[in-house]
Amino acid sequence: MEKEIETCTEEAEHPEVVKAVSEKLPDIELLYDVAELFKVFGDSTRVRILCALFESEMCVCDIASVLEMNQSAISHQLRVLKQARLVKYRREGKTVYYSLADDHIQTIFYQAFEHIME
Amino acid sequence: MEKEIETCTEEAEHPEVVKAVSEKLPDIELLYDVAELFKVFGDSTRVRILCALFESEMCVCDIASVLEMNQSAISHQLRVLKQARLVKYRREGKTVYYSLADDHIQTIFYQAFEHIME
DNA sequence: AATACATATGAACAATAATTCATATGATTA
DNA sequence: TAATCATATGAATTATTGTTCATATGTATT
Repeated sequence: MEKEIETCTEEAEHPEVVKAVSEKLPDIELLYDVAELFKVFGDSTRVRILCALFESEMCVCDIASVLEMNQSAISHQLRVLKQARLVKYRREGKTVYYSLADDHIQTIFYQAFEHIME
Repeated sequence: MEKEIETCTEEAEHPEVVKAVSEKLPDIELLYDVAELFKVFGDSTRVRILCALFESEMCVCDIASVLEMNQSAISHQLRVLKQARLVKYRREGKTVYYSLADDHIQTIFYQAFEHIME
């Protein structure tokens, strides 16, 4: 135990590979945003909400009813989905109706379904 | 304040919508798995590892070098990716080379890129 | 204006997870 | 077999996040 252990950490084993990959790797900002988007998809409550909205627009109350969860929990998650611009909403009197913001979402989900099923 | 506040929670506003959506909603197990998959994608370190592997197979040490993170952190995350069957590996002497387990991953990522860019 | 109802939100709590540190494992070479 | 190196892993720490509870907001109705 006379010396600290040096790991390979900062030393690449194949510098040419490291260089090539580093150059091709997308901007770290973009990759961060990608992770953020997937993070939003990475909760089963939100996944269930989005899948419910694949079928039709719904008010908060009905979503809660479908998922058998309380209104507050749904409202909080809708807020997250709203901030990620995955859902949009319209107000009609006391009721607020939510729907999907765009079609990419379904495409991404179907790819995920396929990945899981195979 | 004589009575507890009753929210709409268990009472649907549009029972027919709730019924129709409930019936069409995919199995909760599947949706849970979808969320689990996205959860794995929902971390920027893992996203960066996967994107690096889009370019070529790499050893742990080189991945750490590209991401400028220490070997232990990368190793832990590769474990997560391995468990999710998103990467595979082969051993060659002391070195372990990781690569993508299948092509769905790139497709899902490109959809996500598109969603973000628009 | 007061009440009722759908939805939103702040605070608190519990659970999960990412990174670091120290060390173990497994393979190579002297 | 002892030393070295790449990788793996357990424990500890810190940060993040989902849900609940209580309450606020906004709209409609009486």
